[in-house]
Amino acid sequence: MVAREIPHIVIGRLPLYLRELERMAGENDRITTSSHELAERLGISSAQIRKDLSHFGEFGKQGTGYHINYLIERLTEILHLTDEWPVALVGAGFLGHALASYHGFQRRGFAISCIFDNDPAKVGEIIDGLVVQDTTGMEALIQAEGIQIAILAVPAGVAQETADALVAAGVKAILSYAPVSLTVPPGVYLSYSDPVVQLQQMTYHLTPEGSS
Amino acid sequence: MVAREIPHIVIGRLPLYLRELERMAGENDRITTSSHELAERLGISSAQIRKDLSHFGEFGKQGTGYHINYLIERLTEILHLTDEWPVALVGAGFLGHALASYHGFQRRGFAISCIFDNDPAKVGEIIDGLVVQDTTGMEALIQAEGIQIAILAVPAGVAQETADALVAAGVKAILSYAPVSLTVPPGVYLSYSDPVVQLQQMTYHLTPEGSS
DNA sequence: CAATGTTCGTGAAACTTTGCACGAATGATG
DNA sequence: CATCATTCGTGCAAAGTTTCACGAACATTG
Repeated sequence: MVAREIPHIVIGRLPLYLRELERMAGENDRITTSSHELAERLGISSAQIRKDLSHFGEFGKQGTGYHINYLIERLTEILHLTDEWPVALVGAGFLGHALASYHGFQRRGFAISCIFDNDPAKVGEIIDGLVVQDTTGMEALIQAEGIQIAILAVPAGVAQETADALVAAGVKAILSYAPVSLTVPPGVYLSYSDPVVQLQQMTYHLTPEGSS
Repeated sequence: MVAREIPHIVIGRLPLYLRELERMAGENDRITTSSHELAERLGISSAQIRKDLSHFGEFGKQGTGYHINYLIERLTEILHLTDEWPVALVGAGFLGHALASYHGFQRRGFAISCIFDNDPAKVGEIIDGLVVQDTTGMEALIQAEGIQIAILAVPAGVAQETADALVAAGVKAILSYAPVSLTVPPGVYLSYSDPVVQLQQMTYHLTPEGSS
């Protein structure tokens, strides 16, 4: 079945499937896997995996399961990861440095291709082979390069205006590390990462007690 | 209504409400807000906010809305954020440095109280006033201090074994930046952050085109 | 080559989550 | 102090998501 409008929550799990499959592919002598094994390793139900994948086609074989490399290829296509995406990184503070130096992007479909900061002390600095550029030329450069993805690693106070500038430059997907809710026009995709929010979700379940 | 077993998805939104309320509290002359305003700023529906909050009590007043500071206090209690939580940080690479240097934890209920790494070159280094300790003594120290929360910023290859050690030391909540699925026993809470997974969720909606 | 075991894909059922819409409480206005 | 506007809390309906369970396909075994 190949109907339209796949549930967003399904899309959200595909990268996890892909990640685990790539891990499997790196293990010895692995050719196939099953929805059960994948489910076990991801901590979800096998039916969910089968149903999720069934939105896009029939990738498995009864009695055998899924061919790991074949499924990796299909997921790579579905998620539009066949070519490497250039990514603009905005903010060259500690977090920006960590992201720019992280070598896990390349292998999984992304490459940070430019870094911006508005602090003159940081402009000109070289991080992992890239020169930090001034924010002034950001819009023009992103537009010229046709960059569609940006990572926002700026302080909360300037996050919205920076996001606005990115959108104006043609960016269609933003991953924001700023601890603040942003507004973007329809057609622009937004994802957040705030460690404190994640910790606060967990403390609900914890009981503060016995410290020194 | 104060029934038991609040849906997990509801808990997940409370920190976002809290974050936005604290932002409002910092704005001039703000005393009250409404579910509509909060919803508008967070990009969700006002009914959802009212229903979420109603799981815990009646915090609003018809005609007026919610008293900002009062609601902040209630949410702070609900999420067990009245006292500061000590957090163990494992991994002193680029990301570990960024997290250790991030001053946004303290104000929102957390304090990184120790840093560990197994690399002799990093042990002894001082990051933001804390000495990086060898992983050897990690379990004993975490147990002695009664630390319940850890942030995992180690390579994927050692993430599971590190998580196991943390759990053995009594840690009950782990925020993992390692790009790999982890297994923890029941009663231990786990949250992930993998930028690549988030980017891959967005590229599904994008069309690769026009680059230089 | 029949019997047994494995595993997929999927319709239907069960469950969860969201949104609607309304009564009731409160505040503002003239 | 009556009218009007605002906003909460909530029962119910709608929408979305997960799980169950089964037929069919294939692999394995003796």
